[in-house]
Amino acid sequence: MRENLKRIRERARHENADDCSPGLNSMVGTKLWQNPCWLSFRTNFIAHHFNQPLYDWIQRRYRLTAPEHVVLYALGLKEGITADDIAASSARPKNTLSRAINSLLRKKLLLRKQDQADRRRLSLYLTRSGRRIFDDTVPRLVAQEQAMVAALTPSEQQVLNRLLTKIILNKAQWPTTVGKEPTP
Amino acid sequence: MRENLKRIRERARHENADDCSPGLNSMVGTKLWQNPCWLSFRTNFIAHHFNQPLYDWIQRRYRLTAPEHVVLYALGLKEGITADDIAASSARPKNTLSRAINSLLRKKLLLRKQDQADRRRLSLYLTRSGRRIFDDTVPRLVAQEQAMVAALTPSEQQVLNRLLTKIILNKAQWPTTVGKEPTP
DNA sequence: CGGCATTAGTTCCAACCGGAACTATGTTGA
DNA sequence: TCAACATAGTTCCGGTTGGAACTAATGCCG
Repeated sequence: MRENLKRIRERARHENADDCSPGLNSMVGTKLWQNPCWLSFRTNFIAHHFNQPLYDWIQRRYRLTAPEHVVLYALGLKEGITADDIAASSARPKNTLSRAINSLLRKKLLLRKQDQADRRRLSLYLTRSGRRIFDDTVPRLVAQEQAMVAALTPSEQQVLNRLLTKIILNKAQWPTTVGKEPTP
Repeated sequence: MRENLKRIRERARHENADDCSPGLNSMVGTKLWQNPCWLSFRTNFIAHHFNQPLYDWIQRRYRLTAPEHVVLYALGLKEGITADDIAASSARPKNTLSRAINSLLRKKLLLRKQDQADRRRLSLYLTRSGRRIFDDTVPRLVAQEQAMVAALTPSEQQVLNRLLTKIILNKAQWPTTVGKEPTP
């Protein structure tokens, strides 16, 4: 409760040595202000601090692994998609998703139907209980995210959304390999 | 080279079914436009597509694992920090960083010095060859990031930077657990 | 048609990861 | 002064991961 002065100073030495907010380790300040890769640090940091507590909670509450939740969430947004669609829109390789899908099938949270036009494709659908979990989680996730963007006004949030979207829509122009000199 | 019509239509069916840009799988469109968690999708997507090619390249070029590069990069920005500082500012748990640090020590890319004031702390420093790798990688990483934000004007980039920073500086107010009802 | 290239999804397996427990050092407060 | 607690870093070890190779179905083009 009551912290003595020495302790406070000690903490300050590590958390607040540079010019950064209370509760942040000073290295965070360095990565914010002395870092030429400003975007990648910020997106990684925010994404991680969203994902970490989220997947902990999903694991405790529903006994679902992170990739399992990725699949469930994608299907909650749009049914009838395939494993490849999920892979293209998420950060997981397709073998990891294959395992997650098969695990969810065993748990009866998913259904799978072969596409008649292309029998390689297996379209995925949520079962009633799969849908129930999705419906139950979404408000929590939204609340979590809302709490994280609370520092911004609604119009700032709109601007942020628009700028990030613009970057993603330009994905076709992104380089796919690092370190290649641009061909002259 | 020349794609026939059927192929193009087929691809369009999967990549462009919704209202999204060419080269993007339609599920990306869904996650952009039909997704109540707009921020977490966008930050995760951008962070992943930055990290993935980057760590592939680091691995091929320098035989460093991702956590090893995290350590090296942090020290490139600020020497004399400890493993805990890196943990607080990165997405890795401290045992993973401990291993990475010990591996970098064996490779003679790091030095470690015990803090005399608090002998639990081990301050870290780059060796000359560690510094050389950092100096060599930074321009590539910056170029990679620049290519990804190229869709934005310089002033849009400034705004984006400012808004993301504002979110991170508010970290003290973020919830640390999901699913807790706010106490009334 | 029929072979070569491509694509959706699965399997294999060595390496890696990270939660939990542990060691060593430092701090607090009675 | 010292028992209890806190903190920096390491170790242990079982489960997960993801690159690479594989199978099956399709598309391409002579």
